Amino acid sequence: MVEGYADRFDAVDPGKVLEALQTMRTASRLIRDLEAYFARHDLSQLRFLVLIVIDREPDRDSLTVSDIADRLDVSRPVVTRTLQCLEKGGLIQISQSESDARSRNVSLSESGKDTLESALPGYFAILHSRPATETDD
Amino acid sequence: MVEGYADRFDAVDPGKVLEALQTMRTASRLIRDLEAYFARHDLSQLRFLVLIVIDREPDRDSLTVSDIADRLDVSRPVVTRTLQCLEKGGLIQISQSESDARSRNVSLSESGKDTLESALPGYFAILHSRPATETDD
DNA sequence: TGTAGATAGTTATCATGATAATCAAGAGGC
DNA sequence: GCCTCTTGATTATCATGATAACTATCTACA
Repeated sequence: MVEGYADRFDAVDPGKVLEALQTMRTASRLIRDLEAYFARHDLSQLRFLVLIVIDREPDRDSLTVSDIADRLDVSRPVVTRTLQCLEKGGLIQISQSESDARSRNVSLSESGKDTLESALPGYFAILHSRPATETDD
Repeated sequence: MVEGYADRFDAVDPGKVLEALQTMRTASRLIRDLEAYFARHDLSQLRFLVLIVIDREPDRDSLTVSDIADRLDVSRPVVTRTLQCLEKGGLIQISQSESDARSRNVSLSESGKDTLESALPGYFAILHSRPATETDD
């Protein structure tokens, strides 16, 4: 289908266009698979990634809301909402910063660490099984 | 960061995991660029793709709601909502099928064809400029 | 010291994907 | 012909991303 259009635009290389479309399709399937996997663990991709970045932070066992937003490249409101969900589920603990009354420290609870550990192997398995060059279903 | 975890799981090849993560990141940036581009044309990616699949359909100049949903692999309710938006904007025309009273035929208006033509070159340019192997910002 | 501006976080709202439930109409078996 | 099952489409609702606007607090500097 691409070629029908591409013929009309000199600068278009159908191969590159198809490659880009393929990338989007592969990624979309990866994301769908991951969301389905996380749903079975009472998680979502973002909730899982929040647990990861806190767990992986060197030298500290907590991060602020802004830290998390920066590391995951999502907006702060989304982080706020996600943290509310994780806190309700008992996976994280939130405490006031002592040095800055505006700031909050987010750390993993034992339950959060357990949940992360149990979800990790499957997460890697899914990433592992879907190379970028896959030619789709 | 991946390696710190990958060390603990025998079956994990960090290279493949990073490749998958890279695919998702590249795709996510492509999608962001495309949405920004379409927003400047008073479109969204899905609205644009709806125009494309109608335009590219061989032998017919209209598609049903289900046809569009199948070709674009999105749910029917999303197509319904998107068509309502496109119809309000005058880019498509919707008529009742003569053979099946449940079914509706969606075709492009002149304005829809013009909009599609004007958005196509930039669309290909963006796909063209983002190979799947890009190493990100 | 007190006021302006920057920063941390939240709330409100919107866009866009999904699924479940519903409605209307076609299709088949009896 | 009529009841049931399927199918096309829509509505209602939810999840998850975004931005804009707001509150509270901190920082700088006159």
